[in-house]
Amino acid sequence: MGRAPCCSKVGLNRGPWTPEEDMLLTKHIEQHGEGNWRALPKAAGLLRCGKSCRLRWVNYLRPNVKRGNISEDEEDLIIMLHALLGNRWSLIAARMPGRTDNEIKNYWNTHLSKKLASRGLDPKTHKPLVAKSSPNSPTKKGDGDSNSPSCHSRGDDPQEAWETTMDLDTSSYSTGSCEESCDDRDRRTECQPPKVCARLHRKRKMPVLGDLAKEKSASPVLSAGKIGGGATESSSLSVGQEEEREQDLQNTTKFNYPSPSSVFNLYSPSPSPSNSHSASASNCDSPTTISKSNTASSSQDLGQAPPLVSTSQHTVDWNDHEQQFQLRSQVQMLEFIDDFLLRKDDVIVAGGDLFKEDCSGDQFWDSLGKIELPDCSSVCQSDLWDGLTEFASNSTTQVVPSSSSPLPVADGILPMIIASTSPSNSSSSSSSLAATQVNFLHDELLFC
DNA sequence: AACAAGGCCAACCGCCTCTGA
DNA sequence: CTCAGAGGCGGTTGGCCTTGT
Repeated sequence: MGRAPCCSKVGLNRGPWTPEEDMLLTKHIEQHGEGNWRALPKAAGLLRCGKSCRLRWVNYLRPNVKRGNISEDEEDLIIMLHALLGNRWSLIAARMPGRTDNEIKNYWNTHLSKKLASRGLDPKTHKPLVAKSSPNSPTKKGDGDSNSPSCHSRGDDPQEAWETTMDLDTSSYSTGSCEESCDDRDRRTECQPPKVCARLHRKRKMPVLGDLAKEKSASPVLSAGKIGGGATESSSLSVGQEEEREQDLQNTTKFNYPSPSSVFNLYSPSPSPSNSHSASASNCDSPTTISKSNTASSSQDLGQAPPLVSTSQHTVDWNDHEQQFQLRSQVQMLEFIDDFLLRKDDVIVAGGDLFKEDCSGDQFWDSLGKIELPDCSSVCQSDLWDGLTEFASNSTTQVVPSSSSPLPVADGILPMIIASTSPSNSSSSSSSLAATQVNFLHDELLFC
């Protein structure tokens, strides 16, 4: 706390960037790449703070940055992702190729929050504005407004966030009841907060997958606390909490997402001429080995999640609660795998026992030989499959569907084997098979 | 035409986590 | 284990632009 600014402000330019500065920065990064922002200004001959350079590059100068003209589909996606993720603009931006967190944040604050308000929804909570007087609404001591569940300060206890979201009344999101689907035990469990394998957090404290999943599953309205906020695990709820949770689970399934097309089409990158593999891969009945395309992944260069695609063949009746629920699961699954791919280092840590090479990041993924995904017959799995396929198309990875998992497939568990075989062209000297099993047990994501 | 008010958005600020020494 | 640096994030600011009077 109270740390000095990243650089002395004395003698540094501030305010809008000039074309000359832009040119210097772009030229320097083109020659030397990103990174070492503190040293960059001096090296590039800029009288700017390193952070300022980074921001200018990330938000404006970086290639492939789309500016303006946010479509209605993108608006829908932002709204949905905001409902899922809260004010985590960077996470939202990571799922919208070409868009920056700053732009999305600005767009939200200037357009979408008003749009939601005009629909009678609280932009922070996505709750109906008139529902405040509901007996179930959070009327904790003092002003409830400033303690809106979705805007608690960063670093709050996730458990508290979870408990807070319990109170949300999302019933008016529903166009109808879905109690039948909620009565289904398996489905209901999907809404429950996940347990997280502690092993994942051996190195990083960030309970990334778990908390994100917990928050996602807790409610369509997410707390806006930072991911790496605090304690990782506590699945022991009091009786009252259990009841509240049960209520929330039911409410959760009533949430209406934007139309599938608007959501999932946007997961895919803009139509690329040579992306035909995704369509074929979506057909799980005809397992196909996806060839390595080995195209440079610009999205990874940008630090974004590999864009996920979905099957355009899926026709989902938006008024069908059953399908809505599946879609919700899809979103969660996609989020899971998305985050899984994003947290490459975590995977290495989690699989440290298995992957013995002292390599990290891209090296690890370069060494991935193939991904096996058994039984991708359901909608959720096939979208998961598509995500993996898309990922594979941007890396030197083969994706091979397999109906014969070497691991037991229990009811409700979708095991995914991420097997690492060192390809011949890898710098890794290891040729041993390293495998990490990722079990999707409802909302539980376990690295075993 | 002039001014005020509000909107928009690039840039800044402060805090956080991660990482390596 | 501690500490400091680096990078990253979300909230906020302030100047420019547009619209209304």
